[in-house]
Amino acid sequence: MSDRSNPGAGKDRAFVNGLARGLRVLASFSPEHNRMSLGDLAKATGLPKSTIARLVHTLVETGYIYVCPDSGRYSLHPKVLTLGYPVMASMDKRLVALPMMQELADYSRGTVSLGIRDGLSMILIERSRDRTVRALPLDIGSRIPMETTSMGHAYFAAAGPVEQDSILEQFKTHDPSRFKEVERTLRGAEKEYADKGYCTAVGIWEDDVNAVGVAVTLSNDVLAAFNCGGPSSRITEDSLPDLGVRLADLAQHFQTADWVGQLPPRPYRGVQPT
Amino acid sequence: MSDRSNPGAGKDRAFVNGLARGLRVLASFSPEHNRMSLGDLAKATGLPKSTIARLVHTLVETGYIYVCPDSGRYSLHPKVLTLGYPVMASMDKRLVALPMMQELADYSRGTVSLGIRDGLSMILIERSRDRTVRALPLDIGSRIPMETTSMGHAYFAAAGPVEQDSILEQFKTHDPSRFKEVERTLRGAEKEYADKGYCTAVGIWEDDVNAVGVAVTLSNDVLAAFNCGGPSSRITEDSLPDLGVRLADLAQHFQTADWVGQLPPRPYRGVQPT
DNA sequence: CATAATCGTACCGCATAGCGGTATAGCGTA
DNA sequence: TACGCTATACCGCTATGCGGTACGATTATG
Repeated sequence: MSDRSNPGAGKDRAFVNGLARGLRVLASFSPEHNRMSLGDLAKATGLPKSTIARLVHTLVETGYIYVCPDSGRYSLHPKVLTLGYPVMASMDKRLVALPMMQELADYSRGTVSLGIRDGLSMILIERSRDRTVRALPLDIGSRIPMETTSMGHAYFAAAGPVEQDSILEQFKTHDPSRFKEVERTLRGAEKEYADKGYCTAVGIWEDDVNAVGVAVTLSNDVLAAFNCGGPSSRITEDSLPDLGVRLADLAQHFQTADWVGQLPPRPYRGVQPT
Repeated sequence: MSDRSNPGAGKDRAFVNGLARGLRVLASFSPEHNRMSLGDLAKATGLPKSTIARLVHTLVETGYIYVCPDSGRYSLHPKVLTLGYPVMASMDKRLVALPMMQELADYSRGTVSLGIRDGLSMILIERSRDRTVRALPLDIGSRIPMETTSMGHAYFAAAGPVEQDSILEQFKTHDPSRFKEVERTLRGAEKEYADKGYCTAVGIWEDDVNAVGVAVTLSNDVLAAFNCGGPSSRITEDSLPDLGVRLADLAQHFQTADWVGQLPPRPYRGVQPT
């Protein structure tokens, strides 16, 4: 039968099914399902139980999954974090933005984040939160939708026409029913960005959340976007213009910051897995 | 032949070679080798070129690797960050430590980090740096050795006897020649920790780096350790006792901080990969 | 300008590695 | 006791991943 259980073509001689499926197992963990049994994983991935058993066995052997001592269930091992490390390091310029982000977070009493695009969503790669608030910011690695967030809007607005077209194309194929509305929204965001230099999002992602967004370019020519926002009780709609220009300011300072663009003198003293 | 090219047994019916090899490809990227050709990857992993081509093809299809538009080489896609997100989220209590970490980083004019163990090294899961310094802290997901860092020492000291034995056992099999020395070092660290409540490391990891370390327990009964350190020009040896007690204080405050232990009211609004 | 060393892609026969059905054994619960 | 849930074991089949080797296109080297 050779179903790759993947959207797309049928048979691809060069497609290693076991690898793709194993990655699907890893990706099927989520914050609310971080401890799963083989059955859970089978359900989550749609793969037969025996296949799951084999894949999980392999992932345990390689150390990316471990068995919880108490519950006996399977969980992601922190080792998976090391896979992402080179990505973080390749975008190390974002670290020079951290102090500025923290400053703005304190000033606005909200959260300031930085994210890049993956598909139709934004992935957070850095965040600072106000010191007084107890609420947790979305963590590094989490996804937020592009079409309903100020960060996503700013990103889209700053993207080149070819990327914009590609994004819209993806939206069209992904959710045709909402496409018209999404396109209108994003084009509107583009205009707003051109006019004011930032995008605002008032309760469109979640009812009581207001935010502004501004795009920047990371060192290696990757486009990214900041946002600054929080619950409407702290980030009022009236304050958005002020925060918008401040965030745009931050972005420009970050953009023009002199940056050697290389790792610190101390080289990466990486250690072998074990 | 069926060599898994992995340490360990020969044939394991339930071991999916393709998956393990694909993960090895992902893991072979590093900060200084973040753009690799098929040949580079073949060299790095020791796998034949055609095998690499297949694995990379699969990883590109699944979106974990992309081809750099300019160089045409392969690079990790930020999407790999999302694999680690559930891990971060499961240790969300560390976020309440962030303000305290920042405060101590500012006070000490150094860097404060939090890490957990993987094998014989520590993986950083959070860091704060002093706002004035230009040097970059080690980033989230990076590894530092256990036997030569204050963080590792504190972790070892706070680990239970069974875990300690397991660690030492691993050291013995991994590098027998250094085992005696390492054991002595770690046992000494244990004693120091019992005496003072923190571990110090004066230029043992790198010549001009001083640091102190203290262990804590994260929400889900995972052991972790803070460190606070920096170049000797900023973190003098004389200041270590002061920083040690302050870090121990931080750890205790963090430890006893009331923590609902649940995600914020806003649930994880995860988005599908595409 | 030619040589050499890459690069990535393609082909292809082979054997086996991975597949997925089903069956079993161990817990804890209803 | 019977059930639901674990994970594990077994096993025949063939599709599947394997790794040679070869090719055309680039880029670097002499």
